Amino acid sequence: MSDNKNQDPGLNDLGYMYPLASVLTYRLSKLQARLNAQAADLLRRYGAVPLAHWRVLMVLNSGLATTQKEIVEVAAFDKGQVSRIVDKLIEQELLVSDIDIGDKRIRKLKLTASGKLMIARLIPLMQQRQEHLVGAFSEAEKKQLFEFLDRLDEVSGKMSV
Amino acid sequence: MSDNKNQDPGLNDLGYMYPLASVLTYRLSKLQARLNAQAADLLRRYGAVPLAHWRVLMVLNSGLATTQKEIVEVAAFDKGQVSRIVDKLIEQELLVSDIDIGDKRIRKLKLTASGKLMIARLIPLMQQRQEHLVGAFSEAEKKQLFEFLDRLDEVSGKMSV
DNA sequence: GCGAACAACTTGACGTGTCAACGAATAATG
DNA sequence: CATTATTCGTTGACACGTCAAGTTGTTCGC
Repeated sequence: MSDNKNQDPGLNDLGYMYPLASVLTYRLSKLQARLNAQAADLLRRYGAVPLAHWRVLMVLNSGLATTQKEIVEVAAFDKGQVSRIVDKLIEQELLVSDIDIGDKRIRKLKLTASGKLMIARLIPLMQQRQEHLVGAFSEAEKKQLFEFLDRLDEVSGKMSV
Repeated sequence: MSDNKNQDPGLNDLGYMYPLASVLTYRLSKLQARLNAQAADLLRRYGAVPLAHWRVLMVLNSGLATTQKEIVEVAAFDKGQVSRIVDKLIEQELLVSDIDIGDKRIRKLKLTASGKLMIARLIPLMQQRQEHLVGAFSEAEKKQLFEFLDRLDEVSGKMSV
């Protein structure tokens, strides 16, 4: 690689452009990948579960959900994925399920003692990580960042095209 | 360990918290999912290729890469994934490859006429989309947003934990 | 009741992404 | 040169994510 004639426009998701890195969707995609890898790495090194499994456990541990439907609603996960993840968590005995008394379609989910233990061990680490991440921002900047994300959420819906 | 000290704050990737939506990694994850879905939808509706395939085509079309190695470097994709995607693009005749004269390990990649045509048809749409996305921000805000992303990139590396 | 509509969950198919082991070819070293 | 190290690419294995069709159970209207 010789030189840079910076006349060489990069391309992106949407047309001609300058450096690939300046395209928003590309940037977000890479950032996301790095953040997931960081979290997954932490979970792996401490002998825990895959990231998606961890997320399901967190939602259950929060008390915001006790059924698959609620997990899907609260966390906006795919119901198929949740179904499969719950199965595996039950196999690993991190979770138990009972058929609901009033409605036999519903599985009431509960963390087992060993599930709670594993979570308790990992939470401090994950907390540290979150602080590490948002530590790069002042309160005002954090507010601004989340406001930007809100705005992107709005324009990330269906396009009229 | 049975008793949970806190009643029921939400939880996240890293500890106790309020609404799930306030956790940065969670927010980014959802946003990313929506943006990918939006792009994939656009590509699907206009009869084109899966998103990851499109990204590879864009890199080739940009002239920033003519081999798999270069695609991997320029776009930070996984080389295994690139290998498989290139195979499929060749099957669909959007791409052709020749073994390099000086180095028989290298496949020189080139868009076919129909590959170029497909790209030409879609680029205006994708451009429109990018404008739709960044249109939500003023120049100053855009700058600020990208600066925030840079900062997150920095803290998304290995943690000392 | 009974049948149609609906709801909770399951399953299959496919695409995306990462990691590690591998083969073939080339480059570097003694 | 011949051995060793590296590099480009392939492949297998697995996790993640989405979509749609299918099962079983519940509810609603008649």
